[in-house]
Amino acid sequence: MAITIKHIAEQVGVSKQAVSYALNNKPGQVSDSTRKKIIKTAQEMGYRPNWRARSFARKRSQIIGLVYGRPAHYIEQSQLVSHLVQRLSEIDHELLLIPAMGPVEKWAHKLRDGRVDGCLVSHPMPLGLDTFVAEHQLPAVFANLKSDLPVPQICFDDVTGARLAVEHLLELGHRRITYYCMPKRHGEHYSNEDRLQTYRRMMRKAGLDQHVDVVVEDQEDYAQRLAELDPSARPTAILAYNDLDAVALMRELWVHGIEVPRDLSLMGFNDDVARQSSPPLTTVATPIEDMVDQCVDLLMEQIGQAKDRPERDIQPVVLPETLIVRDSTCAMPSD
Amino acid sequence: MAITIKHIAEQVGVSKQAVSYALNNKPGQVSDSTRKKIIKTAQEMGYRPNWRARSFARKRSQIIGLVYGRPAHYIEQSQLVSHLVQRLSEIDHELLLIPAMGPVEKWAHKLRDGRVDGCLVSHPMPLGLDTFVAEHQLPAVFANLKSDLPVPQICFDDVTGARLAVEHLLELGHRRITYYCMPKRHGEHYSNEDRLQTYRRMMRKAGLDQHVDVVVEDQEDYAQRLAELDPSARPTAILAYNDLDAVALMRELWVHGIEVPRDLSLMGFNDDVARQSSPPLTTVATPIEDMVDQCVDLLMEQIGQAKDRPERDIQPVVLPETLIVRDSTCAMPSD
DNA sequence: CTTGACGACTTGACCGGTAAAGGTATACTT
DNA sequence: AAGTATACCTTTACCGGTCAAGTCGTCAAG
Repeated sequence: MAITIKHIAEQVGVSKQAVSYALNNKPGQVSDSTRKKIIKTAQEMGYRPNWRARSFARKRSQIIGLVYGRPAHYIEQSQLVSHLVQRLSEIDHELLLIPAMGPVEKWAHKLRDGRVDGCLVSHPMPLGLDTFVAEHQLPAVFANLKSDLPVPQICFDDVTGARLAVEHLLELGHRRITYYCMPKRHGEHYSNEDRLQTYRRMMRKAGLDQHVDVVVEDQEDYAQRLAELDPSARPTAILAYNDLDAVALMRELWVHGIEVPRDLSLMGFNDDVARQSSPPLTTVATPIEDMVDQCVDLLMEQIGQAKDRPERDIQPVVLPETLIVRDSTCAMPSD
Repeated sequence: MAITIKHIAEQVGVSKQAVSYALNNKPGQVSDSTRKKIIKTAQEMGYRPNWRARSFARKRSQIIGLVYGRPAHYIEQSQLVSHLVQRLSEIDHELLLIPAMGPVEKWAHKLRDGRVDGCLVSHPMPLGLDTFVAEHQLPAVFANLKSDLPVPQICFDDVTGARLAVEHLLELGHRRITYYCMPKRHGEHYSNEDRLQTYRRMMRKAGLDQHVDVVVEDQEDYAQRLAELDPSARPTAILAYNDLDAVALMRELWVHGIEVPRDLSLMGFNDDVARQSSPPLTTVATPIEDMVDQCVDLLMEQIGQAKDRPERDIQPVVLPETLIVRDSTCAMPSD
C-alpha cells in the first residue's frame, strides 16, 4: 500500500490540506517550520504523489500526445521524437504515442478525454484531424504540416529549400536534372508539392523545359530503366523528394552499376539519414530541432491559456531550410 | 463543459451507477431496455468517459511505459517501438516514452506512481533499474536485456547467432576475420559480450587463434588504418557488432577506397538498417516482433495478476537468431 | 401466507489529490 | 478597546468515475 498525503498528515499531526500546501510550495499558507517537518516526513516515508489522483484533481496530465500515421515512417521521425521527448522532459512532461489508424472518429476522442493535455501532429496528417482539432478547439500543433483551417502549424520553407537544391545542381553544371519522388500516398506530405513545383519553376526559368522530367515510380524499376538508358540520355543529376528515398535509390543504382556521384549526382531532403549513406548525401536540411522547440512552446502557450481562450492567433510559422553539400553531388565533367 | 455520466443519468432518469453499469456492460445489473436507452442517450450526447477519472477510480491507466537510455539509439529501436505501439493498440493500451536520464532515483518513481500500469525496459538498461524493479515488484519486462536479478526478461540467442555468422564467413573461405565493435559504453548491450565470446571460441576452434583480432575503436580511424594496411595483411571479413556500426563502417571504408564485398566482406547483426545499405548487408536477424509480442504477453500477465501475486516465475525467455545472406559478403577468390 | 432468492436499481463511500471558504490567534490600526 | 488585517491551519466539497452494500418489488418455493 502506497503512502498518501493522508498518512503524512497523520504522522505529522496536521491536515491533509496542510500537507498538500507544503509539498506544493504554496507560499504563505504554511509556516516554514511545519513545511520543513512535512517535507522531511514525506521524504522519510518515501512519499510519491499518486499521479492518477493528481492529474484527476488538477485536470492536467502532464502528458503530450504525438499523433502520427503510418508506423513505417518511424525512422524518419526518430529525430523528432527523440528531441521532443528531451524537450518535454525539461518541462516535466511526457510523450504518449497515439497511432492514427482508421477513421478519425475511431481514435481522435483520445485527444479530448483527458489522457493528454495537448498534442503534436506529425506527418502524415491523419485525414480530417485538422477539422476535428479546429472544431473542438483542442490544444494542438501541426508539425511540418499545412492545413487551410485555422489550426496552429509550423512548417518548413520548402520553396526556398528546393530553390537552393536546384541552384546547387545547376551551378555544378548539370542540365538534365530529374525530380524523383515516390507515388503519392494518402495523407502525403505537402512538402513534395512545394518542392516539385519549385523544381519545375526553376527548370523553366533556366530554359530547361524540355527536360523537366518528373518521375513518380517504383524504385527498383526506375534504377533498372536508368541503367538501360544510354548515358548521354540519362539524367546527370537526381533531386529526390527526401533522403530516405534518395538513399534507397542510391542502393538500387549501385546494384545496376551506376555509381554516385561518378555517374550521377544525387541529393535529397531532410538531412536525416543523409550522413549514413555511402557516399554521404548532399541534402537540404530541415531544422527539426528548431521546429520541435517551437512546437512545444506553441503548445504550452495554448495549454496555459486554456481557460481564457483569447481566440488563438493562427500564424503558420515557417522555418528556413539550408543546403548541406556532401559527397553525392559533383560537377559535370567539363566537356 | 464535457458530458459526464451524471448528465446522462439525469437525462435518462436513472442513477449514475446505473449508467456506469450499462456502459461497462456489467451483466445482470441493468435491464436490457434501460441499458439500450442509456447507451443510446450516451451516444446522442456524445459522451466520452473522462479518462483521468476512470483511471483514477479503476487504478489502472491502460498505459505502458517504454524505458530507454540514450536517445541516440532511437533509430535502432524504431522497429521495436512501432510494433509495440501496434500491439498495444490491439489491447487498447498506449505507449508512454520514459527516457532514463541520470540516476534511477530521479525518474524511476514514475514507474510506481500510477502513470503506467507496467513497463518495458529496452536497451541500454538504465543502471540499477533491475534492482529497483525487483525491489518494488513492479510489472516490467526487460526486452533484449540480461539481468542476474529475478526480473522477467526476454533476449536473443546471441551465442547461436554469432556461431551462424562466423560459420558463414568460414564457409566462404575467409580466415582473417575480425570482430568489430564500438567502445563499450555505460549500460552496454549484453549481446556484444555473447557475440564476442562466441566469435573467439569459434575462431579458436577453427585454429585461427593468431588472427583473433578484436577491434574496439573509432570508425574513421579504423577505416583509415585498414586502408593503409597491405591487402595481404588486412582482414578479409569483418563481423560487426550490429548493423548500424557495420553500415557506418561500410561508408568509411568506401571513403578510403575499400569496396564491400569486393575488397572485404562485412556483416552485422539485427537486420534493422541492413537492407538500406549499398550493398545490402548480410546480417544475423534478431526477431524483434516476436520479442515484442512475448513482452506484451508477459507484461499483461503480470498486470492481470497484480493482486494475488503468486510469486512470479522468472524464466528468461530466449529467442532464436537467423542468418540472412545478402550482398555484403562473398567467397574469397580461390587462390 | 411467509420466506427467500433474485433482478434491477439506488445510495453512500471512496480513490488521493486540490480548491475555496472558514476558523483562530496574534499583531497592527485608530 | 474595538476593528481589521494577516499568518497559519482546518473543514468541507469536489473532480468523475467505480465498488460494495442496501432497497424494493416480484415471483417461486415451502
